[in-house]
Amino acid sequence: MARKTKTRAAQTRSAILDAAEREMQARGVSGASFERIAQRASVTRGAIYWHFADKDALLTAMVERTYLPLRDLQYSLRNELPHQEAPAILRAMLLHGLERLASDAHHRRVCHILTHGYENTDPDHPVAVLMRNAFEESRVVVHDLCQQAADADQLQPQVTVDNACDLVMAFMCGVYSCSLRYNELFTVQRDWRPMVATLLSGLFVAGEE
Amino acid sequence: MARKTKTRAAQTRSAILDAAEREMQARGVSGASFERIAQRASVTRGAIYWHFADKDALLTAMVERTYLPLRDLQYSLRNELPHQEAPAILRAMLLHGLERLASDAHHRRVCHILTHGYENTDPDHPVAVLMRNAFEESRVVVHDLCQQAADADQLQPQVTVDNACDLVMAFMCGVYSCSLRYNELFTVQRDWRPMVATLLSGLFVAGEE
DNA sequence: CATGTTACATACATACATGTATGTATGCAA
DNA sequence: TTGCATACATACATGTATGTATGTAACATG
Repeated sequence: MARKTKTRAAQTRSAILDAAEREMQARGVSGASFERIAQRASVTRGAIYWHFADKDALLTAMVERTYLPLRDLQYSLRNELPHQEAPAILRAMLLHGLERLASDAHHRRVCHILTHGYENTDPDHPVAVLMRNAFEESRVVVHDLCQQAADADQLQPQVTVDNACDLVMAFMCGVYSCSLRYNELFTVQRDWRPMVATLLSGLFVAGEE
Repeated sequence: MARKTKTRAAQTRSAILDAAEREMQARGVSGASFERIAQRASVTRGAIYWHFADKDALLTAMVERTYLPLRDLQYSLRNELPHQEAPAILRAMLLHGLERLASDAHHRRVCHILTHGYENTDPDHPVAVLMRNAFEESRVVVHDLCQQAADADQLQPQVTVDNACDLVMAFMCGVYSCSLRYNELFTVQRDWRPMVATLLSGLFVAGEE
């Protein structure tokens, strides 16, 4: 074979990313060899090295492919619901995140790899930096919303902004962790509204639902 | 060198486990080689292969060394507080788990390895089975307590036993995940009582604290 | 005190995964 | 149509982890 057109090359790149997703989900990041990824994508290792410098670059591209859309949505959601009160916005954000995890197979696969198939050892690793930034940014958004609720006297008594924020973060991280690992015991394909309502009822005074 | 006494051999075994803990925390399970573990323990790879068949056996021994005490405590806690009401027992259990994670460095290291330094790919892997059993057993305990609360009419309206149980499980898993990964952003060394109280106030009607 | 077993150390054989160097056929531009 | 850059495939060189086989010195036992 030889050179294909640019669109064809993009297809190859995409096929490699798809194959890497499945292979890394099956064997973990360190266990997924370029050889098997190449076989899955029906190319050779040469093709992978042409598109990606090494495994780190491949992983980074994988994460960015599914992750960037999420960031957009975080902000657009705040812009689309500007007149809602903070608790309602927070509720919509949580439900949207859970809904995406339940319905977007690509996103679920990448999240599964990052949470249970990736040995996060070096905090300066590009992928670790991506994940940390995502966590920090989400935390800032949640914290802002909790602060807005506090300013509007919508927090339950005894509840601080920091505690409300951390409780929400822990809940979301926990749902990701549990459902991605034990989806039969802790399925993500469910109606999350009751549980989110219960969680938020411990935090905010205004009525939900 | 040569053969030491039995107690001396036990010391060697323990030193290997300690070294493996630190090496795996630093480089991940798959990145930790027997060579570096041996160097850290001031022995050779031969010593490791004498005590453990392979890396799986080493990891399993590491997990069992810190994990078995936890199981004991789950049950002893229920026996020591038999006259308390279910929400109070649940509260004590959560706080005890969080306190242990904050104060027991060995336990924290092993949990860190399992949650962020271990590629959990094969569900039949002995370590994966250990983790799954721990999750299921914890879930059963939490579920029972929620059921007891429901039988005593202590659940908030609209809250089901299953949702209460899963919310608690997600919270705990989330705290483990967040604090083990980002302890500066989400520290585990804090007074957890307010946050646990907030969480449980969304679930149960009786007064806490 | 002679011997078998224990608790390791040493040496080697094997298997992969990685990275790179090189080959090559095709699309495209001049 | 030539020529160059692209998009791969192929081949090789290297490093590194694993497992096993063997050596060996001390301990325990009779």
